Amino acid sequence: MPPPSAPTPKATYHHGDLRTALLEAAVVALREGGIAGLSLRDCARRVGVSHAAPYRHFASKDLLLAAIAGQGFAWLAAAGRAAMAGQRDPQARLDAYGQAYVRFAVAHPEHFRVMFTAQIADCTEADQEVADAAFGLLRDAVAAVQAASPDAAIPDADTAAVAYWSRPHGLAMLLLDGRVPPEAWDTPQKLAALVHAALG
Amino acid sequence: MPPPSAPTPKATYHHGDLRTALLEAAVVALREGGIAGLSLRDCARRVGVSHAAPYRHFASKDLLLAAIAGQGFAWLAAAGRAAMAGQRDPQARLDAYGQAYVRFAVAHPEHFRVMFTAQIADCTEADQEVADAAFGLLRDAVAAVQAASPDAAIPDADTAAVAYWSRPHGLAMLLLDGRVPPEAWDTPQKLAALVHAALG
DNA sequence: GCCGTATGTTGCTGTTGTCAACATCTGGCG
DNA sequence: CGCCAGATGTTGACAACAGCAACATACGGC
Repeated sequence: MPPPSAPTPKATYHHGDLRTALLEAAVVALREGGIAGLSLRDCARRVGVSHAAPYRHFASKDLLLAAIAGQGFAWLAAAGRAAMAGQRDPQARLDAYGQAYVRFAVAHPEHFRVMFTAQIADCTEADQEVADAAFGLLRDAVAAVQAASPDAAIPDADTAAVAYWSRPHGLAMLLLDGRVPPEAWDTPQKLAALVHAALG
Repeated sequence: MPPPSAPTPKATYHHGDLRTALLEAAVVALREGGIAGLSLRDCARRVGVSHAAPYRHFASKDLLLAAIAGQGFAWLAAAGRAAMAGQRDPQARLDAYGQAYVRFAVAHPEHFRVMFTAQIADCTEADQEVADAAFGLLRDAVAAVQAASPDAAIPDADTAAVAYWSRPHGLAMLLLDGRVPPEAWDTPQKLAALVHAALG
C-alpha cells in the first residue's frame, strides 16, 4: 500500500481526470514561473504523478500549451458573446466586446499570454478553429458597425476588424507586461475608463 | 584587424568582440527557433566558442535576453525620434511615432518580441531606463496633442498615453503573432494604411 | 472470470543552464 | 624587455528537463 500521508493519497493507480488536473496545474505553474519556467515534470509532480504520465495526454509540452490556448480562446469567445448579448446598438456591442476582451486578459493572464505566445504552427486544428471563432466574432461586430454608419473611410472589413482588434489587444498586452503602473487599473472603474480611452 | 563578424576560424584564443557576436547570433537563433528554442550553448556554438564562454559576458540566459531587449528599446526610441523629427504638427508627430513603432516591430520582430516577453524584473536598470525613455517619448507626444486641442474628454495624461500606445502596440503584436494574413501587410503602403486605421 | 486497451511507472538518452577549476591572453609597470 | 594581475575562454561536472521505450496496472466489454 502506498504511503497514506501524501496530500493526494494516491488511492488508485489511475488518476481519474489527469488531463484536466494537468491543465490546472500548468496554469498555476505559469502563474508562478511564467512560460519559460513551465516544465511538464513539474506539472506531473504537482498532480502527484510520474514524470512521463503527462505524455499519455499531451504529446509534447507545446501541445499542452496549445490546449491551454484553445481553452482560453473558447472562454474569450464566450465572454465576448455574453458581453455583447446585453447590447443592441452595433457600436455598443463592439465596445462591450472590447471591454470583455481586456477583462478576460486581466482575469486570466496566464491563458492570455499563452494564447498569444505559442507558435500557431504547433496548434491543433481544433485549437486553431476556436481562435478563429473568437476573431470572427469581432469581425462580425465591426462589420455591423460599418454597415450602420457608412463612413466609407475604411473600405476593407478585415482591415477595420484588425484595426479595432489592435486596441484592446495592445492594452491587454501592456497591462500584462507590467508596462502600466498597477494603481492605474486596480479597480473595475479605472480599468473600464482605460479601456474606453484605448478603444477611442 | 578583421571586423568581428568576419569568418575568423578561431585564429586567436580570444574572440575580440564576443559580446556583440553573441547578441547577433542570438537574434539569428531567435529568428529560427523563437524564444523557447533559444539556448546559450547554441549561441556559443554559432560563434565558435565553448559552451561556458557566454557567461563571461552575460550572467544568465535571461540577462542575454534583457540585453537584446535593451538594444531594441534604444533602437525603437531612435526610430520614433527620427520619425517625429520630420513633423511639426503635434498630431502628425504622434501618428509618425505610431507608424515608426509598427515599422520597427515588423523590421525587428525578434527584438520586439523579446522586448515585451522578457520579465521586467530580470532586466538591468540600464535596460529599464531605455524602455522608460521610449515610453516617455510617446507620453510627451500625446501630451503635446492634448495641449494643442483641449478636448477635456481625457483628463489624465498617462491614461491618454497608454490608450494611444495600445493601438500600435496591439497591431504590432497581432502582425508578429501571425493573426493577420501576410498579404494584408506585405507592402509599405498596405502596412501604413493598416497602421493608420488602427491609430484612428 | 478473462482479456484488450487505456493509463500510469520506471529507466534511459541527449540537451541545457549554471558553476568551479583551470588555461590563455592582454595591458600596464618595473 | 620581462613579469604579473585581471580579463577572457575552456574543460569538466551536476542537476533538471523533454522525450522515448519497456513494463505494470486498472478498467470495461465479453
